[in-house]
Amino acid sequence: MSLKHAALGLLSRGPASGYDLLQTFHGSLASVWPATQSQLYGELGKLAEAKLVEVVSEGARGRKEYALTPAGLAELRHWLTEVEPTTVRRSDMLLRVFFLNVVEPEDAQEFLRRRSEQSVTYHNELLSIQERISGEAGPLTEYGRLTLEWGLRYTTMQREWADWALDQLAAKPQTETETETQAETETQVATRA
Amino acid sequence: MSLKHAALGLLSRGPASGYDLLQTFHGSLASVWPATQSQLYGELGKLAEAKLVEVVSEGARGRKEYALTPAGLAELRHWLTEVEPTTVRRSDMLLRVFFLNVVEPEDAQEFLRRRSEQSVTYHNELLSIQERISGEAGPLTEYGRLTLEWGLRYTTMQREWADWALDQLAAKPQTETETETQAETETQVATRA
DNA sequence: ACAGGCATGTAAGTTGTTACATGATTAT
DNA sequence: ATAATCATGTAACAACTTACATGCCTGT
Repeated sequence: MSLKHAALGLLSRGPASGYDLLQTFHGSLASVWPATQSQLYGELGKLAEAKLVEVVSEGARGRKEYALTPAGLAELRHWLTEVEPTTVRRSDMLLRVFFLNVVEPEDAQEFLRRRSEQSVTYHNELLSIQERISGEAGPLTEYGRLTLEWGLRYTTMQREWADWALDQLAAKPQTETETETQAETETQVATRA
Repeated sequence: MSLKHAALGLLSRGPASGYDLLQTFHGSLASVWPATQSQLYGELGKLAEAKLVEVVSEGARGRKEYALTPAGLAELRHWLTEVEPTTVRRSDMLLRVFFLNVVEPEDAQEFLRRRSEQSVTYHNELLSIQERISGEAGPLTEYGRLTLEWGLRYTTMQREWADWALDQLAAKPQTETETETQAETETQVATRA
């Protein structure tokens, strides 16, 4: 249900068209709540029908400018303060870690090394974004800075974790690849169930 | 596409029924890649049709035991080593932070305080899980421990971030709520675009 | 007898992705 | 002219959620 609230949130900053909002979804919201064009136009239609937003003007090329209605603002505030954020987060990265015993130890190490490198890369990208917006003031970017800091801390954490995990693997190097012998694997599962 | 690989991964530990796998999805995989019963049975059907798994025995109450085929193991290894994990992660928590200027500063603070508390709670849950499995040996849980450590570091990071963010808000306490005056908000957006 | 756990399946609805399709306006 | 950008819409499909539906087996 959050694309809805992302759209309401962006419109709380002032009227905008679907096309305008899309730039933001591909820009500053890209790593928080990305959306496709197809999805957004559909959602704006539903929001208009529900009277949470309304078309305030129609411009060239069929451009429709939407604005938040009082009901929309109320819904946004309700969501912000009274609806608990989701806690569970799917991660296909961690899912892979779960099954890393299926591949050769060298491949597992390679996997973790790439996670470490990738975290550094992404961290640096965030740093350059931070540098770019450091000059811009304004209370609207105020809270945006908090999400950026979250990203910086997240990528740092992940790099440290990946490096730590590599150490762990190095500490016990003689664990041979599992599932080489299916029979043995089965009994191990039995004891865990 | 990852429910597929989660199922293949679990079956790499030995044959199991849909019901068996479901316990794991609700248990140790619950915070990494949860799945519902409905979804899982459907997926197992598809995997069987694609010859990545096969029914190896049928037991009481219509129980069907599935096992990984060689093709299934190959697909699992391919996914583990050659397919890049997804980097973007939707977070309705961070999405809320983005729009926190819409509510009163006290509500924003309350929001962050709850994130801090929740991180502590979840961290402690992970600690008790860690304590519970600390006795159990076996290379199968080896990599599972890495995901647990990730969770511990993640919850620590989030608590520290939330506390830091609260400090930031305290540092500049006189920022009044935005969107009180729509007109003003609009001009601010214009300068950002 | 009956409660609780075992075991599977289907249907309806929402959300999200990719691709197709169309056309207007602006700047070079 | 024509390329880039502006601007919206639709169709098909995949992934996920909630609810409905059924029935068997085991222990008390």
